Amino acid sequence: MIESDKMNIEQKLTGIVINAIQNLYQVEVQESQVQFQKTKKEFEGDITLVVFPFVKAARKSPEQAGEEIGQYLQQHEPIISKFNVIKGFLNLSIASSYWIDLLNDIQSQTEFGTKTADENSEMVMIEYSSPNTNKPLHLGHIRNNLLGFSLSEIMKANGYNVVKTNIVNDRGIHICKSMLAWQKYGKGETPESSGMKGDHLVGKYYVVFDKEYKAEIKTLMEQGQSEDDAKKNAPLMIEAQEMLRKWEAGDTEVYELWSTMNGWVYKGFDETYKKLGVNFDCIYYESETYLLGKEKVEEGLAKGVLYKREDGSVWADLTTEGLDEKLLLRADGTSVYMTQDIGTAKLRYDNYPIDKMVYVVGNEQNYHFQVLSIILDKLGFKWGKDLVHFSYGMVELPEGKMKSREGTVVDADDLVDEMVGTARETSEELGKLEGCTPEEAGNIARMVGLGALKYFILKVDPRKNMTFNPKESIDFNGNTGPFIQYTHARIKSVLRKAAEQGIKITTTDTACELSEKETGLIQLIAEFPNIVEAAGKEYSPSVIANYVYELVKEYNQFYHDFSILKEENEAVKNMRLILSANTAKVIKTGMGLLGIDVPERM
RNA sequence: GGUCGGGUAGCUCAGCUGGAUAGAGCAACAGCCUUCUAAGCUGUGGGUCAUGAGUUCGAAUCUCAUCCUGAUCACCA
Repeated sequence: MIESDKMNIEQKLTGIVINAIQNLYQVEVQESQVQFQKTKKEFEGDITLVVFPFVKAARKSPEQAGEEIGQYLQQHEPIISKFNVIKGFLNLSIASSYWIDLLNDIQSQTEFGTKTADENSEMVMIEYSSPNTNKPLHLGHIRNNLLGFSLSEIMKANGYNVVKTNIVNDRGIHICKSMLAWQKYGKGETPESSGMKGDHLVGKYYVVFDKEYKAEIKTLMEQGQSEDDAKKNAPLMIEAQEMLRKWEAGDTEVYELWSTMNGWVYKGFDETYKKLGVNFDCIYYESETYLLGKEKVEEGLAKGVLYKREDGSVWADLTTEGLDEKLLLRADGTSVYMTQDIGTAKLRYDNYPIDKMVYVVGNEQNYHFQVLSIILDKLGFKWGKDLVHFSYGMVELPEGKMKSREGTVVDADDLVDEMVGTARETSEELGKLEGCTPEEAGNIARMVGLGALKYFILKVDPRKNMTFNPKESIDFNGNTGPFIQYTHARIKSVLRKAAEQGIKITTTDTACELSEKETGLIQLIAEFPNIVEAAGKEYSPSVIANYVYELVKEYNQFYHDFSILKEENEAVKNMRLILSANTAKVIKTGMGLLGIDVPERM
């Protein structure tokens, strides 16, 4: 196969058009001036050239110029079979042979739509999830995890060497709160004794702490203290802070309790991650990195990039960048959040030859990452300046924001279970799982339930705040994961039946004339590798999701139209199968980039 | 108040490196076992693309201003 044959139709035509214009009007044409778009449904043709950019050079009306260019292309390029001009738009029809070759080519590719990484590929590290260990994961984490994982898959498909990482916030006052409450009120309860998942158990005591703490505050206020004083003076808070001090001093007893309870939490998290289908190549813990930043800060001081105030605190002056000054070390020498991130960055850089770093973190930290980028750059990290903060919006409920105090937090485990449960019920009601082994049935329910959840979240532009509507997400109609999965399963069923009848679906050189419907569908399929590239640049799973949905819609319509026609000549039948096979391939690839499984049957 | 997002159909969202009459789904209404599997398909109605100006052959898309809305502006993480 010649390289140029694999080229996308737009790229190919761009060169051809540049040539044509130069020959026709003797002017230089920039590639950027050549703009194509898919021909609108109501017009004849496959692809449309916008001729406005050339009318000046041609010194003709848009219609005339379009006509001339069209004539020229049709005469000189066998790939163009027909054309028509409407206003300044030149609609081109592409020869069927081109499409047929393209389908055969796609069919023969085992890794359609992906580039493989090699030793020369850039290495990108993607940080996502970043949980606290004092409570279980919730809906917001789900968005984070799904985005992070999907992003990794997309970048992998774009030929990057991807390292997925997770930074676990396993230390600090919040963990001590859980520990203290467990110690005081837990009566030795363990995940085993209570039958609770470890992260949920620890989360339970975090809530207990909050409740008891509030009671103490109330009492103190009744005794005449101000709210601020009461918050500071509540015995529970004092004890928790004392615990944190002990932890930092390495107190054996506290440290052991901390290890035990974190152990419970990790076991719980692992289960949730597994359920969601996400994973990591390396995990960092803040307890191991929170002290490391100091070294780099000292280095920055020596280099004169940072400065020390009279009280001994260390700052970065970012006023020349239009930002404020930022504290990096407190007067007592202890580190802050920013310092930790510097330390983690250093450790990572020591461990991996990173070219590019991506942080999947909510948009409430936009400022933090803006600052981090500048500071890392000043401190000499080569990827600091170009680090990507993959920022995403909050997930809200139809009733409003999630508030942990008001108990409106949607727990990740509960949600996944509910989705899978609903998928199972619906399947059973519809009799879809008859003839399946219980294992198969369970698998399908899991794929569909998770597919619904994942697709619902990923199809929305990450930057936007989104509303998660549990009811709507388990509605399997419309632009949803299950709808796409269903189409895939149906296609697979067609292909199975064809195979049973011994129909070969690899020969496409029948000289069948393709209708507009068909070429539209092939175009969608052919565009896919470029969509991957585009999404890689924009880091957006939503692009993939909406693209796949478009394809599925088109496919269903195409199939519907053909069924009405009932024209069952061999060429038509064959073309239908070829298109089905290719469509299934694209759906699987696309959904794979979103981390969504597609069942063979459902 | 400063900085950074967002404002597109009743609802949830696409479209944004400027291109043709603004696109889906949900909801509403009307039809369909016509396909491979009705988790489906077809059709109808539904819009001042927040507002106003500018840039040009052309603006939902770019620029500026205004309004609404979210985030952030900690020696919290």
